[in-house]
Amino acid sequence: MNRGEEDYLKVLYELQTADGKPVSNATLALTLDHSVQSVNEMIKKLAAKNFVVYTPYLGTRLTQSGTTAAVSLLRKHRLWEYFLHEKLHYSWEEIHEEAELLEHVTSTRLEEALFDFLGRPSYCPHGNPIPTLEGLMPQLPLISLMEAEPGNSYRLVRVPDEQQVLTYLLNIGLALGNSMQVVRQDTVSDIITLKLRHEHIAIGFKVAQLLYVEPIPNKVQSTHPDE
Amino acid sequence: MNRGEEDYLKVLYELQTADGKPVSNATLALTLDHSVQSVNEMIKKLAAKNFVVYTPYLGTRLTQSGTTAAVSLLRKHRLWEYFLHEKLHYSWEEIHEEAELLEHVTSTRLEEALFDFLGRPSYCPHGNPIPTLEGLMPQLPLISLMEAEPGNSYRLVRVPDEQQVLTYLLNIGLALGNSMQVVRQDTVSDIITLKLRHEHIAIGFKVAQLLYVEPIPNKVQSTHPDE
DNA sequence: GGTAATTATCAGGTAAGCCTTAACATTTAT
DNA sequence: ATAAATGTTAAGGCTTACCTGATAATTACC
Repeated sequence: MNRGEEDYLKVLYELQTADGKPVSNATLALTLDHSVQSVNEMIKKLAAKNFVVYTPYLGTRLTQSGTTAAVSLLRKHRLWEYFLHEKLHYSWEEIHEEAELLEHVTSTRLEEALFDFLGRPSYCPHGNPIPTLEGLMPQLPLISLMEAEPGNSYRLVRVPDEQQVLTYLLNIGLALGNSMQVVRQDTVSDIITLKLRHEHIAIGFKVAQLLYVEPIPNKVQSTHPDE
Repeated sequence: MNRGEEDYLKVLYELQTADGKPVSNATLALTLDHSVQSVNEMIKKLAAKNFVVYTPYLGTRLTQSGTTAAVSLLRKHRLWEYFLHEKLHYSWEEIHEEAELLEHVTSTRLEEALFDFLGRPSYCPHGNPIPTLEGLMPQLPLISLMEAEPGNSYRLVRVPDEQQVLTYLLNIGLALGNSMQVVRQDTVSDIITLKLRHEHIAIGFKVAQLLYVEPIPNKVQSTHPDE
């Protein structure tokens, strides 16, 4: 498998777990920024190799083997992110791009050795779970910030691995591991107000949906940089 | 620059520093296991990009910019080898192949961070010097095992980064850092006899040429596994 | 149930990086 | 000085992964 094919599998995995439905060539083309024709060709190649099942006018879904490959990539990606952040002191927003390259040249041997070296971590620096070697993806019952109740306190434990959002969070001073209190949720302006380090900050619903938190005892307000 | 071009530069660098002369397309083709025609095309591409100067019937030599690129790759390669060996406990013979892949996806940023993380090492696990960030290649006045004098003792400090040789050394029980005494050099059978851990072992001239040693006080016979 | 919108596919094209075959140029060695 | 050896290059082909434009199949909706 090469870079191109691997990218298809990764995108398929993300889109598929996002809404469970088969992915259309059009969606794939849009996500990968390729023409539909290219997608069509590549999907057929992947289908021939048994990584996906493609049904015209319905969409593509990963087979068992395709899912395994995608999860393996995700695992390698997150292990490298962990390495870059924890060992090389890369910042949060820098790690994604490097990991994107490294994951494609990582053998199973290397993956395992890295995993051990890093102390068998369960979560990448963004708080996303690292799949097990067997390909199982641990799922924590996390609460989206959208579901958090005003008055209660939470710790930010998971953010999406997207450059744009990460930079935004950095700018407003919100970091993984930070504790905050939800002040109010305003459904008119679509804004959630948080109290972070004794200051009020506002977060739009669009971003809030992507942030996951865990509840913490009500009085704790301090910040745990977690680094 | 991509994988293919980078491999050309690396091979050019190795061949060129081996004997200082411009490299013929035929030699390159042999080394890279490509056709001469492919080499011809690629060399022209590299010349157009100013990485090499190519003179028909004379050969190719790296320009300043080509040399810089090649040395940078060598540096990345050796840093990864160091990482794999020291941190992930890969064995001697395993590291080359993985490093070969990793070096091509290593940014300057990553290279520097890795260098610091590893404690700014000067030598890769095979004993080969790691070039500086500025592209300088430290040169130690090492003695080839061929030049070692019978009766004297030496420590093995440098071996070539070649799978075949490494496996051979492993088989005969000779490891980097080992101390040994040169017993005799037989120019009829082209064999050097060493005393290693109280046992005599024989090494052909062909391999002996590739091994570098440093002299140690005469009575020391113990082995320093160095790992 | 027919038409519009969506989705898929056919035909043909490009660039990179490899290939073979065969002709041609230059160097070298006798 | 010339033949043999060596090196170069032109011509044409292949595969991969991308592209555009045009056409066909399917689905959605009024």
